[in-house]
Amino acid sequence: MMRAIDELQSLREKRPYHHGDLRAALVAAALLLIDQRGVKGFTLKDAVRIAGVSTAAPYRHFADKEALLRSIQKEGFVLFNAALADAYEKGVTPRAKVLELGVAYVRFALEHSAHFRVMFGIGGGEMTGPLGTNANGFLLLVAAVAALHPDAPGEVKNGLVLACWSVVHGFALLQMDGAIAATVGVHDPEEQLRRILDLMIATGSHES
Amino acid sequence: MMRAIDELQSLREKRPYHHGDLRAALVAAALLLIDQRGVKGFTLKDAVRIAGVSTAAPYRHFADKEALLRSIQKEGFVLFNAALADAYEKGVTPRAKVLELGVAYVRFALEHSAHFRVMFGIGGGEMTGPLGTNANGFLLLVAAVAALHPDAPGEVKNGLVLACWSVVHGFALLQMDGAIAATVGVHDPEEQLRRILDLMIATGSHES
DNA sequence: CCTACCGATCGGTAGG
DNA sequence: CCTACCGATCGGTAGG
Repeated sequence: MMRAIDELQSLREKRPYHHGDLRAALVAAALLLIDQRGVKGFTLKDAVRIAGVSTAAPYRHFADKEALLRSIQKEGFVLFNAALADAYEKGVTPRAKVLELGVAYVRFALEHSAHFRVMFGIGGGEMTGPLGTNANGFLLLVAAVAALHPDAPGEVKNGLVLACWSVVHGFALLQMDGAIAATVGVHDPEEQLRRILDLMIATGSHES
Repeated sequence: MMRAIDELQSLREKRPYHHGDLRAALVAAALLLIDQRGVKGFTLKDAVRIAGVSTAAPYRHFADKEALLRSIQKEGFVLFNAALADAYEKGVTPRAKVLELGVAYVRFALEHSAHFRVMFGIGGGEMTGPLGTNANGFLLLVAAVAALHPDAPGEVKNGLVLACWSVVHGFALLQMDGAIAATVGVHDPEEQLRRILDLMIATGSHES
């Protein structure tokens, strides 16, 4: 009797997980599963199976399944905003800034597709205030476009922001779904994207 | 004993469904549910609940759940291709054709979002050969772009097709998710889209 | 097209 | 962090 209790006590005082960090392991497992089966296809039971723990284990680190997803969403926005901030600084001219932002957007979507899916509620998600306070990256695009066309009216600038956002978003999703490869033969996606964005920026305001 | 059997017989010979067509009712219910909860969130049990029939009823019309979804996908492509064909004819000049195709694309996605989700596997779907033989509408865009720039090299034309496709796809999805309304204030989405597409077409080939 | 079920799976909890 | 479960739900089937 004493021995069993002592064993539990000592286990509790050791590392919280035999791999070092169950929380991180569960997040990693979730990202893997979401990548394979989408947000709605992701299951807590599958995650614990991968992590090699019991079904009750996740509740030590997350209130419930949604809490895990919210954690991933939050983490995603941190990574996303950081990537866009880097891109913004990388571009010297306003034009280059817009270009780099677009490339970074697509690259993030493809490299962190699970995060991206959770962030944008794609995969049957919910979009829990996705672009409310987390839209720092979005503001960078607004700034870059404003610097590109300082004299253009707000409407035109808004239009160009929306245009850029739409292309990169659509481009990323079509590529994630494999739709592009299945129809148009693309050799170098990033080069292709750069050309498209360049084409958009080139004209600037053309109407009034 | 006899009476019960006779009743079953007569029921079998009457209409297959008290509303007239269970198959259509199930499809309608499915579309409603997919609109609300996404493709993966859609449940056969919910559909029969809405249609007011038993859980076994759907299997008179569909082999299984996936068959229902495939049916919706197929129906969606028929509607989609018809809408794009109309748009293509509506536009007089090549430029107008591209414009109308884009507008029709987005309008379809917003008005038939459930069909659209199933077609493109959005919502955690699978993308069961979505653009293989069903891509008639896509070919119209290729034709319109080719007519716009008859002398441009294939690469450039490919790029413009991809650019147009990306914008309309991204624009539609951002709007479906409510992302646009949440950030950029858009008064008239369709007018906005027309401007964006016009901007893309305007430049044509700018490189080499 | 219905009743009555199955087998499987899921999120979550009790108690240790 | 585990064992042992619950309650609920799902896709699907037998038999009529």
